Amino acid sequence: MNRKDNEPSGYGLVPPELYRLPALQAAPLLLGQHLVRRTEDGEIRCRIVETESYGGIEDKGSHAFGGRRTARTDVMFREGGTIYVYLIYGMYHCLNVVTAGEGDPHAVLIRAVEPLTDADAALMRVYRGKAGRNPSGLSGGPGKLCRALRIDKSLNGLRIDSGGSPLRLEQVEHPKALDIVQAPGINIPYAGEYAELPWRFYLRNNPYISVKDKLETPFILS
DNA sequence: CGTTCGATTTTCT
DNA sequence: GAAAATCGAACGT
Repeated sequence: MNRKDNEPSGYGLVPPELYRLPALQAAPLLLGQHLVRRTEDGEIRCRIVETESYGGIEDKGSHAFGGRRTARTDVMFREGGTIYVYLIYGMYHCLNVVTAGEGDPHAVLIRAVEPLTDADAALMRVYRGKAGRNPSGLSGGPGKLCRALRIDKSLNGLRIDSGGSPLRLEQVEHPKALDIVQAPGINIPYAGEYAELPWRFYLRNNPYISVKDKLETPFILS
């Protein structure tokens, strides 16, 4: 809840061009944007503070590596702006935003978010239960944030760039004003040489980041 | 503080 | 049948 650091530049949907970019370019641009989740209990607004890029058929860490198109990965091949949700380790969901063009599978994994207001945090704690006491326990991790926002496969394939969607993105902050760190990805050792590439991005010193890099390399948006 | 390990089920080989 | 873009409890130091 560091609103003073970055005054809103005006509410509105994210510029559609962003969803057409390769995931590696889109991932840092999604930082600071607002993820808005609507359920029967109300609307939760939170700020994206960590993302990770999975881009193209040459990325060994990607589910769509080598062009693998299956029932699960099919949504990755759709047009940018599509929501990709999958189940991992039998019990957690992960949320991705598909980017790039149709037939070119790119996705940005949303790894951490922070609630905007105390009211947002309160409802997230209800969804999250006991473990969501401290910031990183509430929504600092892809599985955690999906629980805190009640995100499951029912959202898979929906669009994140429409105002009427139960899950949407809004452009609020100017990404250039953010202090962004670039770091290697997490838990993808099978990706070989790709595992060490800095395809993860997060906001420096943000309390919702659970895994920090030793060398917090600054990433400057051009 | 740190590391290790079990949970649980979809997906693909 | 094995692995998986994870988490949290249970240990050990």
